Amino acid sequence: MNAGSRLGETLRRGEVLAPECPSREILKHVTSRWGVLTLVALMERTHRFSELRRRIGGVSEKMLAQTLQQLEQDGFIRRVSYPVVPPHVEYSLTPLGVGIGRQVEAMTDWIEINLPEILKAQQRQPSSRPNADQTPPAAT
Amino acid sequence: MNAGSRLGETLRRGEVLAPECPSREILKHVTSRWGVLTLVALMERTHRFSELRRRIGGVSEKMLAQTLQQLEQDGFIRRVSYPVVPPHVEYSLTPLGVGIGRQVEAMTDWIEINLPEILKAQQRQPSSRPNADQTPPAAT
DNA sequence: CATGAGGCTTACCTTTTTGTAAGTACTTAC
DNA sequence: GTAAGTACTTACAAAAAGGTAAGCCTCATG
Repeated sequence: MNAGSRLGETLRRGEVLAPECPSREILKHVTSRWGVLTLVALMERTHRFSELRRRIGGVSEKMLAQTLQQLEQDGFIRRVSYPVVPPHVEYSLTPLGVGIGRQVEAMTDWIEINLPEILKAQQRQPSSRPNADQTPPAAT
Repeated sequence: MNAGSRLGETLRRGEVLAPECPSREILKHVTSRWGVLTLVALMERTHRFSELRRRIGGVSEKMLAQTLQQLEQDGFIRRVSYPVVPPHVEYSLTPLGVGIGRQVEAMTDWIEINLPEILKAQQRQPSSRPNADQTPPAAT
């Protein structure tokens, strides 16, 4: 019953390309530096705050907290806090979160798999191009 | 022969989560504010510079040029310049570019399709949470 | 002859993002 | 008694991203 990730014929494509599309905001959260990695980490399993902090290399407490709050606000993440003496808070993906989680993970997986080829392609590029034309003249 | 987007058993997952993983850099280009939209636009068809500028709502010349250069450098975009009198430059995706293009498009499509549900979820969230515990006490 | 199109680059400035360090509160371990 | 773990928040500062406006080159148009 929930919408899958395939295009239905009902989707008018490319609304994201319009400057006022609300998708832009969501996209910003999801594709933010730590948003991507947080979703990937939570695809593995539920984590508590400090576990996530250790799992996601390089993230600061501040940014992790902020990222989690955004994704929770968007309904992607569920936060469960146990009021015990050393605080205990668990973060996990909601069904909606598993949805983009899959997309984001597919993307990062693709990049990891194709890294060698990308690196090769990078080396083929001259890296600077003040004015390099690839092809001979043609009519206007 | 080229690696698809599915996980092979050879992938050690989660290297992106390591701070020094080179994938991080690629990810940054791909998921940048204008990188995503540029890839989506180029999935439709080849565009020239000013067409892209008009297609991608809100992008400035400076940022579009910069984004295109990064993606070209990564081997995702092919730039063909015809040295005719009013300059004519065409941008299109390389086979590698079609690869992440697919992933990125799947992601934006998912967001567009599920936007209504996301918006509903957002409204359910209290939006501020100084200290909201979801569950009763439990033992340490 | 001034203007505009097309594809950029550069300088300069504003906004946003990210990081660092420290603080809070409470309890167990040393 | 003091340090450490847990989950954050806040203030301040540095870095990065983004925007604006102008310039460059050359031909066709009015």
